[in-house]
Amino acid sequence: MRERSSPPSSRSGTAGVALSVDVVLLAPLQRQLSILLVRARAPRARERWELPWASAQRGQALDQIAHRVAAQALGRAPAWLEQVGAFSAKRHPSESDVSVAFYGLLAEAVTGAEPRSAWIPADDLPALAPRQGDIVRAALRQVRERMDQAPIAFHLLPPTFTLTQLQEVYELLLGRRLHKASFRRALHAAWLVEPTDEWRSEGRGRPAQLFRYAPRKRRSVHRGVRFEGLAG
Amino acid sequence: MRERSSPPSSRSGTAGVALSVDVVLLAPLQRQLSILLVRARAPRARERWELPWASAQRGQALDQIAHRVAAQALGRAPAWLEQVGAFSAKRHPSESDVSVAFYGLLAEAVTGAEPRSAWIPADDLPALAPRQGDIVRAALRQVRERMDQAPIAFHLLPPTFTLTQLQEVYELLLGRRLHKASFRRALHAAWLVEPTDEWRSEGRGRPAQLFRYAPRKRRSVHRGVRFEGLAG
DNA sequence: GACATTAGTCGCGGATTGTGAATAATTCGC
DNA sequence: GCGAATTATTCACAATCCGCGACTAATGTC
Repeated sequence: MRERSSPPSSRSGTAGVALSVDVVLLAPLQRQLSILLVRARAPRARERWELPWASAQRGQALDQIAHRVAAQALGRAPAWLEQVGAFSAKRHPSESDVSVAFYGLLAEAVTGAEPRSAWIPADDLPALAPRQGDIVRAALRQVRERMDQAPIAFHLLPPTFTLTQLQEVYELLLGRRLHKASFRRALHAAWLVEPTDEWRSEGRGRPAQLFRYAPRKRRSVHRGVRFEGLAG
Repeated sequence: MRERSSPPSSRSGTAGVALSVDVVLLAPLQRQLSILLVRARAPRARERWELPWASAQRGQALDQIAHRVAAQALGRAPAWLEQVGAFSAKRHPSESDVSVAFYGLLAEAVTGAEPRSAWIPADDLPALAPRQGDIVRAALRQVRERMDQAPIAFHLLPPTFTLTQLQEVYELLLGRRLHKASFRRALHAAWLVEPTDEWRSEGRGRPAQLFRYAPRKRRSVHRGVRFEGLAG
C-alpha cells in the first residue's frame, strides 16, 4: 500500500508494467460467428494460434493501438471497435502483465495481406493461451449482452441487407430461433431500419427488399423495470 | 507495428508503461448516489480531489490491487467490485499512461481511518483530472446499464431491506419515479427476494416487512428481441 | 401450369403492464 | 379513545404487448 503514499508525480522510480493490446475480430461466416486467429510467431509458443495483439508503448492511446492491430490483421478497418476490458494474471503470448482487450465487428470474414491467419467458428476454437481464452469468452459475452444497447447486429452486416439476414444475425448471437412476424413487428416499431428501393433475388423464392440501418430519434417510452436478467 | 515482429518473450527491451488502478466507490446517501473522493496528496496537484488510486506493480492481479485500494479508502471491503475498463490519453493524477478503473458498491457511506476523504453526490462533483472524470462517467453509465444483468441495486442496500428502499434505489439509478404496484409485481414474478419475519416501523405509517436478496433459479423464458435501447 | 421455396403480413388469444383506487396497519394530535 | 395522517400492500381494469399459426405474394424449377 505504499504507492498511494509516495509522491504520485514520480513517473520514474517504478519500472512500469508490460502491456499488450489484444483484439477479438468477429464476423458471421457460413451461419457461424467466427473469430480471426493468427499463427503464433514465437518458435516455442505453447499454443499454435493467438489473437492478434501488439505491445503497448508509452504515449499511444489504447484505442489507436487496437485500431492498428485490427487493421494489420485484416487489411482494413473493422466496422465497429469497442473495448472489452483489462485482463491480468494468467499466461499471455507476450508474457505481458496486463492485456487490454477490444472486440471488432465485420460484415465479411476478410483477410488482407496476412496469410498466417484464419477465421475459426467461435465454438470450435483451438487452445489459446489462458488469458486469451478469457478474453475471447469475455468478448463474446459482452457482444451478446450489449446487442440491446449498441447496434452490434447491424455492424455484422453489409450496409444494405434483407430482414431475413438481420434476423439470422440475431439468432446467431442469441443462439436460438426467433419468430419471423414478432421480430419484424418489434423492429418496425423501433424505427431502426428504412427500406431502399432495391430488391435481392437469391435464387428461388420471392425477392427480398433491402434495408439500411437508419435509426430515427424517438421519445423513449418509460417502461418499468425488467428483472429478467437477474435469475439466480 | 514492429512489436508483433519482435520476439514476444523479451520482457526486457521495452520500458513498460506506467499503470494505475482507480476505484469509483458508490453508495446511496440521503437520496443521492454519492462517490468517495480523497484529497489530492501531491502538493502541486491541479485538482484538489481525486478518486482513490494506486500504481500497479508487476506481478499483482488488477482486481487484487482494486480490492486493496478500496479497502484502504473505506476501512472495509465493498459489497461488490467490478471492472469498468482501461483508460488512457488524458491527464491523470499519477501521470500514468493507462488507468484500469473499477467501481465498488456499498450500502452505507462509511469512511474508515481515512480522514482526507468525503462522500460527494455524483451530480455535484468537483473538478477531477480529465481521465478521472471520464472514469466516473463511464462507471456511472456501466452501473446503470448493468443493473438489469447484475444484482447491483441489492448491493447498494443492507442485507435486509424494505421493498420501498429497494424501489428508491432503482429510482436513484434510473433517475425517474416508478409505479409501486408494477415494481412489486415484476419483482415478485422474478423470485429475487424472500420475506424475513422482521418488520420495520419507521415512525409513522404501517410497518414494512423486511426482505432479503435470495434469487431462485428458474427457467429463463424465451422472450423476443428488445430493440428499445437502440433508439438513435 | 403445378409445385417448391422464400418473403412478408394478418389477426387471434393469452400474457404483460400502467394506473388509480381500495385496504391494512401504524403514529400523532386532541 | 378516536379520527386524521401516513406509509405499506394489494386489487382490478383497461390497454398494450407478444407468441404463434395461418395466410398472401413473388419468384424459380420442372
